[in-house]
Amino acid sequence: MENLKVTIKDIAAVAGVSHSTVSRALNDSPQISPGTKDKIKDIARAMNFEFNAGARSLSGRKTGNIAVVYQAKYDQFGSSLYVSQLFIELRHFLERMDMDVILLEGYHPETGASNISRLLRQQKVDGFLIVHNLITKRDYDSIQRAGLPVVQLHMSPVFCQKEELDYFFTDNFMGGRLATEHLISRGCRRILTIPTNDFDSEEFKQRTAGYKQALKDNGIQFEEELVVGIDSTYLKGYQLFNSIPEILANVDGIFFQTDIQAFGFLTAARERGIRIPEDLKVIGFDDAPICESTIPQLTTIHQPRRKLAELACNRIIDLISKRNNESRIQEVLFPHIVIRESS
Amino acid sequence: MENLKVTIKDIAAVAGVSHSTVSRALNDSPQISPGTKDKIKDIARAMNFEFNAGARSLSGRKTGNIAVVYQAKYDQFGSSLYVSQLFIELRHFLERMDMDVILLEGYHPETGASNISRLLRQQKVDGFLIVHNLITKRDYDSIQRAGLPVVQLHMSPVFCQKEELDYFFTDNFMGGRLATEHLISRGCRRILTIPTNDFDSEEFKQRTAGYKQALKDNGIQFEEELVVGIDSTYLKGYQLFNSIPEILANVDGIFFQTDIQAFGFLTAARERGIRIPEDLKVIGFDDAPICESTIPQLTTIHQPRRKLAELACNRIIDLISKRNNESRIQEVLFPHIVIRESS
DNA sequence: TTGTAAGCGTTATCAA
DNA sequence: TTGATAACGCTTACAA
Repeated sequence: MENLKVTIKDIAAVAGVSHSTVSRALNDSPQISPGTKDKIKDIARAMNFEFNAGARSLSGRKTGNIAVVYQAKYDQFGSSLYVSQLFIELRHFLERMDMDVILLEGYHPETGASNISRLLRQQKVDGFLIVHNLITKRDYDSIQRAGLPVVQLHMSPVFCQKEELDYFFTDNFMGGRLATEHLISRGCRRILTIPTNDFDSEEFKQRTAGYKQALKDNGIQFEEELVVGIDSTYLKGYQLFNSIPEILANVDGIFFQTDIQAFGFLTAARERGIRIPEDLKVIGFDDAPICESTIPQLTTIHQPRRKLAELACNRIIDLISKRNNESRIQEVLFPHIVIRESS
Repeated sequence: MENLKVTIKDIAAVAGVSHSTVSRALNDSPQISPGTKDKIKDIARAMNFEFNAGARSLSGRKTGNIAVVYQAKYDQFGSSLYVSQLFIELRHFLERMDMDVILLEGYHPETGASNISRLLRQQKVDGFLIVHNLITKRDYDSIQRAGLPVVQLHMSPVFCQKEELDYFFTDNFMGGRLATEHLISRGCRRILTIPTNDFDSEEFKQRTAGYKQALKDNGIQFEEELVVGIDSTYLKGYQLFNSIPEILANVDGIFFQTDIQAFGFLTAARERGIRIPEDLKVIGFDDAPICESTIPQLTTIHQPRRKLAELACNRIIDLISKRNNESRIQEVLFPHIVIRESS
């Protein structure tokens, strides 16, 4: 059984070279001859060698850790659906790049202390992947002063010009527009949209803006009363018939801005004998796994979470390696519609 | 604006002492006089000092990281409900103890390479919190040989005698028994139980065993056909009327072994005009947040996830500090029933 | 192409 | 009670 705690010195001893040669070989330095390099790599593999993370980070190299900073409020059921899917994808790609994920909240829930600042001082991570819209300007500045890369994901920062960051978002405006266009193309003329109350973040405003644009493009008058925010939960969706019966009575399409709301609503509709999509057409947003479980299956806007995660991970790895870091890379990905049965 | 990268030497310079005095003071060594200790701590606070994690781990052996090892299959919607709640609690407690969480799968999904073995070699963590039942004996051994603590949480290990580990589980047998007793006390005599097909782990067998015990205690004959495994999803619960109509017709109570199955079932029942709890009583398991969203609200068995997380975190911190580590601590917590409307 | 040696920030050992 | 100093495992000038 091979030893734990193999060091480059152990390898050096076996290979009959100095430990710096081993270091260079394993780091693929061009200075080392192919012959010795291969020999050393073979020995390292055979001895099941891994670099000591602490030593590596001390001597000015890399920690092999990425901080994924999130907001605790996304831990709720319902809202968590999309974000937790995104995290799965992030880990998937980072693992392939031999990076570990330190997953944490931006700020201590009680003291408010910044975890970003702490990690920076502790020098525990090589970069920050931020899925949080309320990071302070001060923290963004600290990261930059420390020379570490940041990639903003999923949501726009509130306290920082997004132009200053590398970011990857879904085009929520297009998503809202797409959803609404789809309903219109299915013959809807009075379309209700349901943003969320519990998250006041930019993305829902964008979706609503896209909704308005689609109406306008199709010569449909926008009506303020057809925008009704509810919490992003199954139950609120289910109770919609109770909370706004008059509005629902005069509507032929609903664009729910999260799938879970639509899920609750579809159930209530079925119980009331309202036929979906015949009597009323419904579309959601996110393409969470539950969409296929609803009855009828929910038409929705797919957020390109895998692609987003892939881009963000590739980008942060590039930035860590100082590749193409002269300018920011900012992408806003088009979502696409997934047509199922509810429309 | 205070500097990032403050070292103990910087503090030493300001305080007019040696860096080793600073190290001792900040580590609360009893050798340092209260006066200098306070002075040094004040300076450290003022300079916003944090220990360099790499250096610390190189020198002593504290990384300030705990690995939380999980199984990707728990990332699915439905099954994730309970486990992701548990992770939230774990982070909650570990954060309070100034520990960061490295969250990762036990094994590389493609290569099968062990992340545990890698972390051990890299010396990246101070301990392992394992929420995974298929960790190899070899990996448990490696952890032990490395002298690091392991705490097993939520599920029994398959490849390791659980007696060898510190663990904290829910008493699934009692849970199954409690659930069944409750239905019996409500007058049910023909009780169906629904374990899961998609997770073959021990916990469901235990719940079923508890179910049997309760029947026996109450003089009710166990019938094989009243144990019907389905996947742990909303849809499978919903479709139960289609898949086993004859069985359902002759049953007066159902014990679903996950809440999400019950959720789907309740919806289907409502649509069929079956009154819950009048015609049929239903109980779930887990006490996931959705339980309050179901109609009627779901009676369920509450798994003490917060308590479990707290015990596990306290225990691993103790073990890291070499406190009370002569013997294993193993607790199996009683779940309790949460009676809502479905029974 | 490879080796020697300094240095990263901390803890721990030994002296004082 | 405190200070020098070595050591942890690695990277990286600088030398050879």
